[in-house]
Amino acid sequence: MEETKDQGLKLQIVEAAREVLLSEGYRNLSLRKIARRAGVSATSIYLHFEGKDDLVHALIEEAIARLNHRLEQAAGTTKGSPINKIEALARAYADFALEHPREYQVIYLVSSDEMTRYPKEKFRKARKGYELVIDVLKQGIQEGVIQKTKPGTAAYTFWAQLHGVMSVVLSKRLDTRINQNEFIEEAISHIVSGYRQQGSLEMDDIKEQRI
Amino acid sequence: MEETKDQGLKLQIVEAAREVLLSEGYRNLSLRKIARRAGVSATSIYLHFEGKDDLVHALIEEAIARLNHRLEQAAGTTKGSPINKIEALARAYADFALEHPREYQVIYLVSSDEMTRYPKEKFRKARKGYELVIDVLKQGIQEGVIQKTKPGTAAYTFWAQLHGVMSVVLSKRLDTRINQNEFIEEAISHIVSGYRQQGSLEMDDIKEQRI
DNA sequence: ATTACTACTTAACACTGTTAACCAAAGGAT
DNA sequence: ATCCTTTGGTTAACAGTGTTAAGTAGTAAT
Repeated sequence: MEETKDQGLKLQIVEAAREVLLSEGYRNLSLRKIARRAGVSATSIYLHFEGKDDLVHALIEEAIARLNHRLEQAAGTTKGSPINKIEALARAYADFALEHPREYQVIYLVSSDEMTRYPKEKFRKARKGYELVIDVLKQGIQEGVIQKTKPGTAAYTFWAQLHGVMSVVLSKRLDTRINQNEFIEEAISHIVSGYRQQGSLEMDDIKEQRI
Repeated sequence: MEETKDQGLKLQIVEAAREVLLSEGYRNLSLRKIARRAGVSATSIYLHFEGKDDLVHALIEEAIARLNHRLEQAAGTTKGSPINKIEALARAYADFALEHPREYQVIYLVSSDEMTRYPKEKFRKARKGYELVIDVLKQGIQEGVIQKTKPGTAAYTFWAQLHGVMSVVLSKRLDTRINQNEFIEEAISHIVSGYRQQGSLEMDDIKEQRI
């Protein structure tokens, strides 16, 4: 019953929790199930977490970290115009959501379910992806290819729009007549296009990389 | 215990359900609580609904209807350029979400919680707002002020982006340094700007109507 | 008058998050 | 060597959940 006893049960528990989440979905994520998988009693969870919400917050934190890692990777490998970079970030985001839907959805769980507010200190730690976009935006503004707006606010709207798009994709609310990948690509194109400085056309971004 | 016995309990139950939802939030929406408020036994709900999910679907349907009503209203009263109309729709959407956050959030519940799939026939009935945008987009394309894209897909991305924006606002994930209304206004501006035909500037839309 | 149906109820099941009470092992102090 | 306290876990129990099965009044039909 001991697979990962690093610094105690805590990690083992959140690992078990993630396993249950991925295999059974958030709806069937129960403390007893997690405990069983971790080879421990259900109430033991309360020795390491304040309650279920707290444990879920740990899951969220983890998921955000993974997403951010993915984004940093994309930002690092992409060279060229800020427009290109921002598109790469958007695609990385979309890909993560598509490949790990349940992990992605747990990130935005805090809102729809009225969970205990996600502690803002954890929030701060998780702002890496946000800052990535800010940097790219600043550079783009400097180069004159991106509209002159507050990068802080604009970065937020950027992620928010993307989230909305992936949210309707994952909830399968898309009209069956609409192709999913085409939809995502067009959404990304629109979002990026919304930040582009009017009149500064570049001919390498209306194309489709993904079919 | 009989306040609205129109065609039986069904309406009375969903009404009670909406009351509980609005006053206590989705998380505390339980069948027994609903039943108590409706002055009826908990199991009676199963005479009119397949289960809790089905009842929630009715709530969703209702919420969508209200939102659509609001959108139709906005579309009707706004005259002028398609750009103006599309902005008006966006604002109406945002206002609804701000004024009725719990009702709004229930609409997008289907995804985050892994609920029984929202039946697609109900879905079709609820597409009024979607079609409103399609019409405006078509007209805008014709007038040459909106990018030439498939209106069907574009309409979806439009709503998706808006949803994302309101989703992060309602989940209070916004950075405290960022003003909420300013954020919404800028997001709308970006979204609309993403559909605008490059080079066709109109000088009445970067302004702030809301402070 | 008896049957059948309708609209509802009560009882019960298996499960949930959470709290209280308990317990065994491990040191430390005397 | 014995007592005390702490640490890290346990089992038992509570109130509440969605859901199913069985039962029961009231009404309509024959």
